[in-house]
Amino acid sequence: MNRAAMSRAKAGRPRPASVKDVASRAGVSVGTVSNVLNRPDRVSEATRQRVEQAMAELGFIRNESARQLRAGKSRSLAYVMLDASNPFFTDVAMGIEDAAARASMSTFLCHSGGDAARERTQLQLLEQQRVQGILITPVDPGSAVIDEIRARGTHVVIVDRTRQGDTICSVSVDDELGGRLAVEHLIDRGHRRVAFVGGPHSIGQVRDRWAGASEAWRAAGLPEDDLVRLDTERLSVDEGRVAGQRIAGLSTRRRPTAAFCANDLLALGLLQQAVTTGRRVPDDLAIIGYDDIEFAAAAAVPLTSVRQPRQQLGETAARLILDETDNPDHQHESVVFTPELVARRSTLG
Amino acid sequence: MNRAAMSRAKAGRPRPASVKDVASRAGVSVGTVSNVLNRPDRVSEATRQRVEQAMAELGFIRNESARQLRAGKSRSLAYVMLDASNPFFTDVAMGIEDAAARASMSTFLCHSGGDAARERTQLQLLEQQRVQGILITPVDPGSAVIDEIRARGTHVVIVDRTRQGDTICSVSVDDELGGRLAVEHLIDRGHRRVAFVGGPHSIGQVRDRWAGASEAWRAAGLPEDDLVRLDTERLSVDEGRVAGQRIAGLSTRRRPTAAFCANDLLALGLLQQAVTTGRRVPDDLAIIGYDDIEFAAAAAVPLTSVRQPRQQLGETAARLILDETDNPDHQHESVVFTPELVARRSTLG
DNA sequence: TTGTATGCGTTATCAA
DNA sequence: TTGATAACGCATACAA
Repeated sequence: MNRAAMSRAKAGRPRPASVKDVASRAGVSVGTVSNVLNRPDRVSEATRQRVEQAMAELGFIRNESARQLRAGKSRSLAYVMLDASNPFFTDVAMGIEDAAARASMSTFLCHSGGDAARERTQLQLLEQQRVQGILITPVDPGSAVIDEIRARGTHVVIVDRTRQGDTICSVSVDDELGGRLAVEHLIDRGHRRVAFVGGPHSIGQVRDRWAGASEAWRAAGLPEDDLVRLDTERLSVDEGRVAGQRIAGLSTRRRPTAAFCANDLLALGLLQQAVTTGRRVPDDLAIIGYDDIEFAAAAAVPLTSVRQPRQQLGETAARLILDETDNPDHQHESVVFTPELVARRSTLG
Repeated sequence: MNRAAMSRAKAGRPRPASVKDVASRAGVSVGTVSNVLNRPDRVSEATRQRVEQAMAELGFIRNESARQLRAGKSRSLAYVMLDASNPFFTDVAMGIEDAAARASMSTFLCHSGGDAARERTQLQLLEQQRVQGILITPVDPGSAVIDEIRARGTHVVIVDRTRQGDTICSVSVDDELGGRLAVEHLIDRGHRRVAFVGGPHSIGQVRDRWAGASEAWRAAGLPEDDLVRLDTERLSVDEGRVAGQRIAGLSTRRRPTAAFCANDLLALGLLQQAVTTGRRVPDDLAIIGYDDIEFAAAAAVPLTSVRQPRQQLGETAARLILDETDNPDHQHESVVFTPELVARRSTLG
């Protein structure tokens, strides 16, 4: 029983074939095997075939750790998602993965679940992996951890969030514009008393959408008090239901005729609460969401929503980080996409 | 200008500090630094502190590739998702990640999107990373690639699918039972003409749910023709809408009073199509889905669905693969969970 | 308690 | 065209 077989019997896991094994089987040196892998042109046809045959027979698989150790850097990116259960982020992730794959980079997907401690752990792991770059939708875009990582040499691009200054690449969507579009649409449809449902306002997104909303409201010359801010604890379906109850509890005089929700999850919760308590959407309450996730269009009353170019967001983020790693003259860029209103029955009737 | 600074100026990326750098800064040998990291008890308090200080000052981050190369194996798992846009799979993924993190393993998330070629690429990448184990919801559970990977020494656990024989670990849910539960529920509610919406039937899941459905139908002594099979191209919201149109197009005599959909996406699409064309759910058409994703409960008419223990599925899969890697006496196990009917308004009225 | 030396698998340099 | 060898960063066996 040879050494490999012994270790197999003991550990139950055969030691994978290395270039050395391939070399000895093909009767060549390791350098030649490496050349077959990396510069096949430098190798004669005959030896190349022998080496390739040996690789096939042994089931040779390149050891990425060793390559990476030797190269001093990896060939992989990572995306740290804020919330994997929100289809918005999975779409962004797919955009990133596609673009990375085209550049023959592999992508690690992680998610923080909005938990700063977990985020830190994930980032630490990724740094240990020496990933080329980290794409992240951070719990707190201002966090110092991000700068520390960059100071240690790992490139970072912020996704769907922004940061003051031009010291870091980011891709985001103009949330103020999105908020404006939503509220202008409601005003156009004749609504003069509107609720803004969203929170916590510590989230930049929520703040910006609210800012856009109130700006549109002011610009239309409507009384400030008639744009009612309903704060939520999270951007979830549950909280949307709660908001629905709160709206229902308002006196007829104070009750809004339309609600603009800071994301689609809230809107779906609100929609459900409204419909199941017998209110008609949009006649009794018009609803507009944000993100235009697939389920927005799939709702019983298809949801008007503000669409963000999700896939494109991901692709651009990947492009930016690849430029940052490859291009010595890289300039940091903050790409801001333009959202688009998708009007459906929940506001059109 | 020293070497590190030069490379920094040229590449824009500082070379990360290594154990050697830490050692020289702390005035000790690399062995001691390594001991501080791995067996701190063997090191005197004073030197330990000096080393730790040096690490902090240099921003030392362990190089996982080097550790892995040395150790001969990695400390990471991977889950290859079939469809990242289906909340069911993201929930499974979170279960896996949690369990892995508890065992201080990191998890790579990938997704094949149902594309066999892409799946192969992902698996190749993961093999190159020498991950300890691969959890996968395969495009084709019978595929030989899986066996090849295992033959080369990487452990594999199949998630939410099964395979003949006991040669591989798997976790799944009893889909036949799920199908039975759904149809029994509809029969209990008085339905005597029911549609089964799902496809393609090349998916084991779909087959099993259909099998359970027809078994329940037969067991109730109902005429075979009155359980109508409506095949779909995919398990998507779109296809659910199409199915809705097909149901609406049937003559009153042949039209089912209830539909059992092979997953919630189909059910949501069907629900929407029904509601927007003025049919009442469940009075005109009762609907039951499968998976009980969050959006099932959030639908305008909350959806009755067959719930699968998603998180638990993931946790168990992680447990199995950890056992397979750690325990020399590991026995392959096929864990089958029991689904549960969650009755809501879409069938109760 | 600490230091020295070796090897993991790969790639690149240099010599043959 | 091919072969021998050093180096990447870390962990360990062994020596001091």
